[in-house]
Amino acid sequence: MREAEAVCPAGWLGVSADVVVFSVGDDALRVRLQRRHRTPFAGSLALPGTLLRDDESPEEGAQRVLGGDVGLDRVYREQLYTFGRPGRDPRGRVVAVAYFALVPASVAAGLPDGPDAAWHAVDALPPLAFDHAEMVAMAHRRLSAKLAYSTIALELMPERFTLSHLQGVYEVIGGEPLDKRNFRKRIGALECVEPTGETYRAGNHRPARLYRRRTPGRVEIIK
Amino acid sequence: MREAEAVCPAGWLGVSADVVVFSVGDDALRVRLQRRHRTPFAGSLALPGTLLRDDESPEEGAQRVLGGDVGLDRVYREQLYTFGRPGRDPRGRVVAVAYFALVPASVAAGLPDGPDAAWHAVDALPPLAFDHAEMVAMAHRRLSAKLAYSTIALELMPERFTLSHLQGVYEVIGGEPLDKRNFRKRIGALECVEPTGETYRAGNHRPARLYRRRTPGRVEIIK
DNA sequence: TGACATAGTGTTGATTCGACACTAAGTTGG
DNA sequence: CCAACTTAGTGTCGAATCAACACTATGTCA
Repeated sequence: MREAEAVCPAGWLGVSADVVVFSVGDDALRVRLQRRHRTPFAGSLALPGTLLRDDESPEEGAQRVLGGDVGLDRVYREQLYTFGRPGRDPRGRVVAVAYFALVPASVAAGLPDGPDAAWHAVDALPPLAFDHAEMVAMAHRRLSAKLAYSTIALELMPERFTLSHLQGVYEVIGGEPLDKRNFRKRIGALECVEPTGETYRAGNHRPARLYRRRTPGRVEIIK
Repeated sequence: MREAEAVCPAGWLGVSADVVVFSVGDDALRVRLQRRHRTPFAGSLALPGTLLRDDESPEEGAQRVLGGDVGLDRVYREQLYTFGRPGRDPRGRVVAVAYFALVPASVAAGLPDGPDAAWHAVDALPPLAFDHAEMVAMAHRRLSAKLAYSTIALELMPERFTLSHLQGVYEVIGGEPLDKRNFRKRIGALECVEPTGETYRAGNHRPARLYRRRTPGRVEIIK
């Protein structure tokens, strides 16, 4: 346990909360990564994460990580999986409770790319520290699966959005194009969005109607 | 951390693996519970579980718990959720990685009810220690949901079984009766079972054909 | 040999799903 | 001002799936 103590000072458990923070932008599903400065994996990219404090639940730890990364208060978050293979952290024993979070594009824009933290397209990730690549892959699968049976995609949308924009989010996550008419039929049947009456103008073409969520903050399981 | 050290001796992490072990028998979904002898919750029933050893993954811990409860080697097992609310263990800080496992009725019969461990119908559980009732409830929901989109129910079946038996398992977990013809159509379409050619005689009525899994040990995601 | 109990088997109507193409409305540039 | 451009928005039809439903088959047992 000599090495483990380097990450396990008094008052801390060897349990971390790591968060796969997703957003959609530039026609890609993107994940927030931080540059590590300390060993191990110094210089590598890693998920935002923290060791749990004494008297802090994994949920709270995840929320603290999100809060630390500029006001990511109030974003969708759910537990993903717990990774506890001995040796996953070269320093010693750390069990990681992984979460994933969804950030609307409007909020993501407030988190600019910098030397220490930036958005990276999930389809073209560099090697990540620890087993974080596995976490990202699992989060991506889970998110993709949930598109089919929940309204979770709305958590990635700004307050007002067009149906084309929403369809783009589905396509980027699922990785395949969708039929426009079938998509709109499906969303309409869910009764999860409603038109605001406003329109959105962009480019030399017909403006699109803007929609908003009917029950903000509520992810419904459907069918 | 004074109190926590009671459960966190050197060489151990304050992380446990707790397993919701399900089987189906007597027309009920049943869970394996152990009688606690030590404080806290002395005298209460609890899920089988253990603190992780140093250099042991949560998966290995869960498997060790299963192995300790008579030869529950080779049963289906998956990670359920991680419970880490501070205070969930009155002794101190323990983060519990919960699993659920499925035991075929034939194997479950080899684990008799005794003073220290017994099967209990999930529909009529006594109060459980810690947050174990929550774990059982979540495992039940997850199992029930998975019936619809996977072949997981086969993990609860003995090597050979009748379709009526299989239907009973679906009904007991889902909590509602199913139509016999639709059920058999659905199972047939999955191509996950095949007749053995044998029959099963029980009672004064027509014998039933016995089936076996086509790909033992493989849980398929369907549709 | 007749009563009994569970095994086993198809059809039909309703619903859902997937494929598919054109018109609408605003912008822009000549 | 009008023609070209670009994305928005809309409906039908055939296929597949799903849910409801009842009778015959085959063994045991008295």
